[in-house]
Amino acid sequence: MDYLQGLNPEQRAAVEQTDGPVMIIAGAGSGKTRVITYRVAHLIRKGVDSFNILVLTFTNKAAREMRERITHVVGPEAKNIWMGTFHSVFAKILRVEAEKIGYPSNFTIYDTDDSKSVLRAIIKELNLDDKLYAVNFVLNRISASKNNLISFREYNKNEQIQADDTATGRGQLGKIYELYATRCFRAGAMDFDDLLYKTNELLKLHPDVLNKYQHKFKYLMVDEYQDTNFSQYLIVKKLAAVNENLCVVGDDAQSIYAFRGANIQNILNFEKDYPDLKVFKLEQNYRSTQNIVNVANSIISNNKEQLKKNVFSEKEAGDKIKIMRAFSDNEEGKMVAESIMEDRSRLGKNWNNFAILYRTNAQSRSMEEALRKLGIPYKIYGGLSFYQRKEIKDLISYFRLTFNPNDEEALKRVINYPKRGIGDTSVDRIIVSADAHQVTPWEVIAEPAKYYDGKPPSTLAAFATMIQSFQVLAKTKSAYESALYIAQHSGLLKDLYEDKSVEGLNRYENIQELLNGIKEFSEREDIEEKGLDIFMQDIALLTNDDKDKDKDADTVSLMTIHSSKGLEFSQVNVVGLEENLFPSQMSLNSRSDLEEERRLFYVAVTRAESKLTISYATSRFKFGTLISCEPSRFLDEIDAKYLELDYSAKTTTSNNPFFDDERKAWTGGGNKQADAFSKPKPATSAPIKTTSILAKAHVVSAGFKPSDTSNLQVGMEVEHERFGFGKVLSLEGNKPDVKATIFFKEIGQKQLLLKFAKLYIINNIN
DNA sequence: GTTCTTCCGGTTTTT
DNA sequence: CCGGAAGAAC
Repeated sequence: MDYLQGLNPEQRAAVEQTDGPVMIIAGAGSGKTRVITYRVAHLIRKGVDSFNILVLTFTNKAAREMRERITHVVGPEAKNIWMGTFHSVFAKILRVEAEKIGYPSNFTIYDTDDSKSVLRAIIKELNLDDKLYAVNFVLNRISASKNNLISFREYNKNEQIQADDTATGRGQLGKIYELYATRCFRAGAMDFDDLLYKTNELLKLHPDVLNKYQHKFKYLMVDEYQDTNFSQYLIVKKLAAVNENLCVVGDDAQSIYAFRGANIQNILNFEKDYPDLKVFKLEQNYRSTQNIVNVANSIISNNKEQLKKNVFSEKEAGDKIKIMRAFSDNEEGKMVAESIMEDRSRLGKNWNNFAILYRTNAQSRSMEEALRKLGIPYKIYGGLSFYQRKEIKDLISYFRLTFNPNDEEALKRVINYPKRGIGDTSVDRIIVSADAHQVTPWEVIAEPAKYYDGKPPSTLAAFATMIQSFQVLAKTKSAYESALYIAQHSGLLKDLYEDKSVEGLNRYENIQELLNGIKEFSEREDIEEKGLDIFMQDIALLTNDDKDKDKDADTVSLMTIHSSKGLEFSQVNVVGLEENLFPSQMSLNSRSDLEEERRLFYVAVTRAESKLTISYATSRFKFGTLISCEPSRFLDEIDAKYLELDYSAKTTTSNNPFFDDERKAWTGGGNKQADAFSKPKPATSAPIKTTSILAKAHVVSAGFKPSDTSNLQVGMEVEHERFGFGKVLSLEGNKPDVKATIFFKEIGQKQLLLKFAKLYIINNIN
């Protein structure tokens, strides 16, 4: 039990409390992973059968790393532990039990793109306004319902929900939900939320199944418990109900997935569910300097909702936190890249000691460019996953169709790619026929004589024969042989090969890479079954870094803050600390959303071990237009005694032809950057009433009424009900159809037809 | 049915 | 700025 020696008393107590309900509140950098690792090792050393342990993690990567570390302590025994993400573990169980709830065991997992595509089709069929029923909104709504275990039947029965939907003019949401659910079911497909929802259904409807897994998983551990949703909470609760050997680990201050349905109450209320619960708090941060920990604490103290804890560091005070201001996003990239360059040679560090963290993936571009210019090696994590690329999804769709021909999304994707003369009209007729006969589109294609209304085109039979030949082949051949055959005989490989453009070449290479991956899988010796169906089983659950080989490469890491959770770096740059970016514009409506953003900032800051640099730009490109930016409110919240301001960048000469001057006009005369992050203060006696910069939508000035715009001229300043204040850049077109190009302060350039636009003319420059 | 053009709208964050 | 969708032309 030598491994217990390296733990502090609290950590050790948590490790040794193996039985009964346990909650470990683990502050950032407090050795959480160590504790989980050793706790599992300790269970095994105490004689618990490794087959009886289930560990649920948040990412595949976390599971993999933990298994490695446990292997170091207990040896090959570690192989037998059930360890993985909620989604992958329960997908595995669902494949075994699928028939019990009416699914085939080779059900498809729809990714978000598939889900959206299904919804788009439904919204179109129902002839609904796709603005009111925006796909993202609808999907979120359905997702939230599933995560709270509300079926479409309950959704439609619930008076409160129906009243809410009707009130916002979205009375058809329930209908969409119903069609979506039935259509996925018909296609033998589950979306991400279904993997949890259907697990709940399975455990509820089949007590024998529940009983089986309750006795299998005698010990349960859940990492990142603060990020679980109701659906996940209930699965855990049910599985643990017999033995109650449940240990959850988390940090309420690092809950950053509420947008995905995570319920921070799960951790805050844990005590109510298990009154004899043992709680351990890990408060000593072993990762960061005191300055960094203090800054993190001062940030999080602005949140109301939190468990009490006192995170502290006994390391040296360390450098102060540097704040850098740039006048543009490109300048910000340059400053960050140069400071990394300098620190590296000054401190003799490797590139992989550095990380750049941002709020949105789009911010990576300016960072990349700057790093490239200086020849700094870097690697971007996240972003568009390999498996989301068009060509990869195309080929995988053929695979999906081979094992589950009812997979409608896969069918629609490849039925006419490469071109084989089955166009939209044919596909529409197939779907109409399928609906009319209550069969799936595939059944129509496979037996057109029976179901197709009218004379089926000969191309259909050829397609059906092709897919059937894939099915026959895949039954006997290895994953690689099948995959290669399908890639060739579907015509996909040839189609890509013939495209000699740069992107075409790239796509071809990506296909080769996928095939290589499958080849490696086929040659693995540690698994019995090597069919393509097995390879396919959890491919929808893989993300980019799950297939990364050269993770040890010496490069600077670029990633979103979300994907940085759980990682640590010696030197960290957090970039883009601007209002409407961080905190995100979407978060400004409610206190709880804003608090989540603040926790996100807390996560970002606590990634740093010894040096933390925070930066913001005063202007930035968004959708190709330059917009002006305010420093983030979060900067104001940090106690200034921990900060060091670096405003060495050239002053704020933006590239915008007129914005800087205008800002002064709008704010009633430029206040001279007096304090650290001076925001243009709303003018008190300025000629124009300014809107709150922090408000999401433009707040109209009192007594707003549109002016007669027939004499509108270039250069005039105007106010628009939704777009706010702007300046007329140009006018074109003739009398009733005059179109004005206006630069709006908050949203950038916009073209408006004067006969529709309601504009108030603020000043007439003539 | 295919291909070319234009227009629109979108950015949180991820399993 | 970029990609997808819708519409027009072939």
